Amino acid sequence: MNTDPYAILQTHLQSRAPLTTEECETMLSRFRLKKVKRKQFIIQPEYVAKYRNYVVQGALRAYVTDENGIDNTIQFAVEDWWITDYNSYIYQQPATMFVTAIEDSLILQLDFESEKMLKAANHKFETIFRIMAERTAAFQQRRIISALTRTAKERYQDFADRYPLVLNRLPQYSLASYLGMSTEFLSKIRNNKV
Amino acid sequence: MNTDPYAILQTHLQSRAPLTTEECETMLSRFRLKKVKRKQFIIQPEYVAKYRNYVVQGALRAYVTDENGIDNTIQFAVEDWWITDYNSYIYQQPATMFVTAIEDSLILQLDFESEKMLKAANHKFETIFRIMAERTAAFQQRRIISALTRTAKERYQDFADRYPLVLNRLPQYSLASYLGMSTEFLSKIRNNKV
DNA sequence: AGGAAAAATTGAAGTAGTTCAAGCAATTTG
DNA sequence: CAAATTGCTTGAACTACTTCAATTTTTCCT
Repeated sequence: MNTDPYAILQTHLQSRAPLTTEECETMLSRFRLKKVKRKQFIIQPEYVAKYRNYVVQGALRAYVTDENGIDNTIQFAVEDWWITDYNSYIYQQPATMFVTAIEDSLILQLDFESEKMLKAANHKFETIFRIMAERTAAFQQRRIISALTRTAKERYQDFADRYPLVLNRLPQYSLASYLGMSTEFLSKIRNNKV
Repeated sequence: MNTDPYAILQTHLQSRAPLTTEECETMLSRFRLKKVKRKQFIIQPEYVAKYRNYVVQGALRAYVTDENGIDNTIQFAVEDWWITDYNSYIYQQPATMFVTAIEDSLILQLDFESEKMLKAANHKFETIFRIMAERTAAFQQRRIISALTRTAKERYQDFADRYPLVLNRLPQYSLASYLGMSTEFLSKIRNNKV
């Protein structure tokens, strides 16, 4: 099993559209490797999200802070997932989110200008980003349905069933806010106190 | 002002990527015009969503039904918007949603196989669908943030501010479920009984 | 390893929003 | 136009979940 970060990303990209060796080279050369320490921020409100981030190793979370200073987790990302402030990145406008590392992590960053260039240069690259966007949209639609139709307990159970291994890597308070409930209530669900 | 449905769609597509006359022709020829009567369904659970639908005239809504038989509105679409069961369409799997007309409507339908062919045939077409998917994802992320961080009253106010003209075209019960509250509670918000 | 900080747990009190039920208004359809 | 259906309103009772506060457990850091 290969542990070279670029080789891992290459496999990921190849699964979306088959690339020649040269194409792979072109694409991968635009990504830069970055180590992120636990609690370090890679995106902060008011700054434009310059990068789309592929997680090679580790775990990160994106959250917004409401007027009461409460964190609300919008997204998690572990190995083989992507994370950014999507609205900020796509439209290159100031972010509203924080993105921070839950664990020491290793990520591959693609900057917006390079992405733009890649999309324009090669139909296959465009296809890769199109597929990524479609899957993001489909995923989020499922999440919206879950938020609208399920109880707190059901939302937790669904998450636990779908991502059993991710579960124990996430601080409870961050999972609670991701699932739209308080950390106390999630604790009670987990310990059958409801 | 041109009222030819295909001309309207053409303007919409051109705003995403400039197309030659011939390219327009190729793309538009794949859409078929369909009239939908109020209350008529264009997508139903268990059947695969065969089409992506562009609204030329009218209004439609997508909803799921939970185990108690309650409607939960997932999406609205009026003029110049798109609607489908996104998960069903993208993955060509059985739908979980109903999509139905709120008003007598006129839509342009693109079937999945044609879309696939168009994406493969021309880089520009791929770009158009990539942009659509990106915007869908960005829109849905904003909606998730709103659901997690705002009160029922704030969610209603945000919607009313952003879509003042759409507001009076939607049945209240459907807007209530879109915003994640009961129709009674939305009624009270509107009449300042909270 | 040990002290400090962060996170999780628990119960009690509170509340944002739901459910129910009944009446009223508006719209649709024959 | 009348009758029926559908949608909206209102208040009262309820509940799923939050907030608060105190304690315990776990993790972090040198």
